[in-house]
Amino acid sequence: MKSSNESVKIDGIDKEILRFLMEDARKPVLEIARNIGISGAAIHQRLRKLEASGLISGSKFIINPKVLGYTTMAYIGIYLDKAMSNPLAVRELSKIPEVLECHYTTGNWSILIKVLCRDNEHLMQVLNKQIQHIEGISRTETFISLDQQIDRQITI
Amino acid sequence: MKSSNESVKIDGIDKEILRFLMEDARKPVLEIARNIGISGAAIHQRLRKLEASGLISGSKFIINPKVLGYTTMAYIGIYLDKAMSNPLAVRELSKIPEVLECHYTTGNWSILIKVLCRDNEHLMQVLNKQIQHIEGISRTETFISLDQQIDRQITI
DNA sequence: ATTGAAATATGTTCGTA
DNA sequence: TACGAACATATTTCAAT
Repeated sequence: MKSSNESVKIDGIDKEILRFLMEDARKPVLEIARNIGISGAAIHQRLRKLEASGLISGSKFIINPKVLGYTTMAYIGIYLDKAMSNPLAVRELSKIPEVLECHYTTGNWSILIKVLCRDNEHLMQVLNKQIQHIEGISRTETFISLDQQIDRQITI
Repeated sequence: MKSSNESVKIDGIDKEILRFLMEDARKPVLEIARNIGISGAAIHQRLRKLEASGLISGSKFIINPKVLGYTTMAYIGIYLDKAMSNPLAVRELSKIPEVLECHYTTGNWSILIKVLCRDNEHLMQVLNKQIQHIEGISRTETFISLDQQIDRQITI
């Protein structure tokens, strides 16, 4: 994989291929080939190159958590005690399956996390019985996402 | 798709299938079949059912933005003027490709967005020349993600 | 719900341009 | 880099259980 200060060069055909697959990872290569007018073998070869460059980091099925009854998403800003080693807190947070993201951040908080819960009561349980119990976590600020309006990847 | 207060029932085999495909959307169904010991046709049928239930909302290739030189991720809390209609602000925000997520939130802000930029200077440009120019946006608070430690989907 | 088999479509490799 | 042909796999459908 390329280092972060050395951008990979991709041309228009690479972009077309990527745009198709970012929309639908299971779109057949041959279908893409017919769409953009080059052979399947050529696309295959380009994909191998793109994978080798590290630009493609994999593919995922996307699950709709609402269908499983998970309807409450929230961001939580976390203040850590000065004495607390951040990696330890992160390790504890990663054991909580409701925690989907965790960022070290500039600004007020040490850490910003995203959590996904079934409902507000479940969120309260996760906060009071799990997150607040982690050593070094003193105070938290919770922002419930009432509605997510935009959710996308980088524009290629 | 099921309504949000009526959870879909999935059994252990569904979970196994989903776990494989959430890891790698292009994993062949037949390979999964060999792994969990049922026929490909059975998995095919279960996947059709899961899609019909709305639990699977699609699949995506995951792009590593760092390889394209996008290394600065930030969350921005946005205060909107009372007079401002939120949907208008969201429509303007969605025109900015650097804005990857947008949530209506409880708490201090009206809106919380996630942006991805090449570097701090690019972030500053997006803030000062695009976001701050949107009508109704009075003040913003920026939290730069120094490092993302957790990034995952719901645990099935 | 699951199976195996048949038909169709796709993935993959390779020699050549 | 791209191509087409050849081969290996996978997807999809279906009758039967």
